[in-house]
Amino acid sequence: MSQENNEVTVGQASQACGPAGEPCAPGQAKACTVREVLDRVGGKWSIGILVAASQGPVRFTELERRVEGISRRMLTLTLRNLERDGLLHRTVHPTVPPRVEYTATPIALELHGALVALTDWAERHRSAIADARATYDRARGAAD
Amino acid sequence: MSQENNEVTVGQASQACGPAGEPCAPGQAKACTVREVLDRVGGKWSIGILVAASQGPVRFTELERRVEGISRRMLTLTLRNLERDGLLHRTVHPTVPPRVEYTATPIALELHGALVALTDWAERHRSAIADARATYDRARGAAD
DNA sequence: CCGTATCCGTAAGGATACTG
DNA sequence: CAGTATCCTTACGGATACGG
Repeated sequence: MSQENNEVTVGQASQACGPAGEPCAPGQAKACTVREVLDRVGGKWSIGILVAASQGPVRFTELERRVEGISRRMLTLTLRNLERDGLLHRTVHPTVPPRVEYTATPIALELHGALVALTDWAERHRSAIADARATYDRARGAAD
Repeated sequence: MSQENNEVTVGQASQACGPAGEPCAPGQAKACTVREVLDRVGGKWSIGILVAASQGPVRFTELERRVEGISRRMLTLTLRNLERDGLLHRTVHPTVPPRVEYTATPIALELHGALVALTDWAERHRSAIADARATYDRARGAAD
């Protein structure tokens, strides 16, 4: 396969922000920047992989087991994107049974740190959100 | 339209986590929780709307202008989901020209706080990531 | 063991037209 | 002004089979 057409590069939905500039409407700059991150690691599996790799080098098959639910295809795809963005480092050991290890880069480790803020938020308001949802759904569902 | 079939509720791709529990593999609990958040506000427009609404009550048309690029359809859809999750409050003023205002709830304001950690991360590593991308693409693009 | 290629379903999102 | 409804395109992601 050539590189002329890469079907699904997993996370490249960004189009409002330039590659390294901020052509966003004033007041939207922050939202725009956050979107950049989400377009990168907002995929279904990126975070799971990042978390696993943040605890030390992991092998392909190990990730397949640890992330659990991920398909080979998505694992490879997400891995490539993470590597491409410099969040993971890929080391190939040319042994008889191939051995590939993925390691989180310092950048990825910092991201992991930033994610705990999100986790914390989710933990705190998890029930409140579920409650709001239930209330909303009941109101709209029963009223008709 | 009844509510029997809601075509696209914008963000409900989560399936690995229970509604309020954590049936995740050990070591993945954190990733799972973060996914919950992203499944909620990971949409293309959620953050932009949230940021705009976090600075005070906004009207529908004003959002349409401020978010810029969003379609009427997606604005409505995202608004509904945000309201459903208790992140926005919708106030209808029964005036002659209808006037609807959206206000960020305290929960949303807290999220906004958590997002700055992400923004900060993105700002710091923006160029490094772009660089990594370019390097990766050149290596794979030229070698073939 | 570590991937790739192909096929296919679903769902997010855009364009456009119409309405209370 | 503040939405809805309908159509359509694309991107995400799953299943499966094959290859170094």
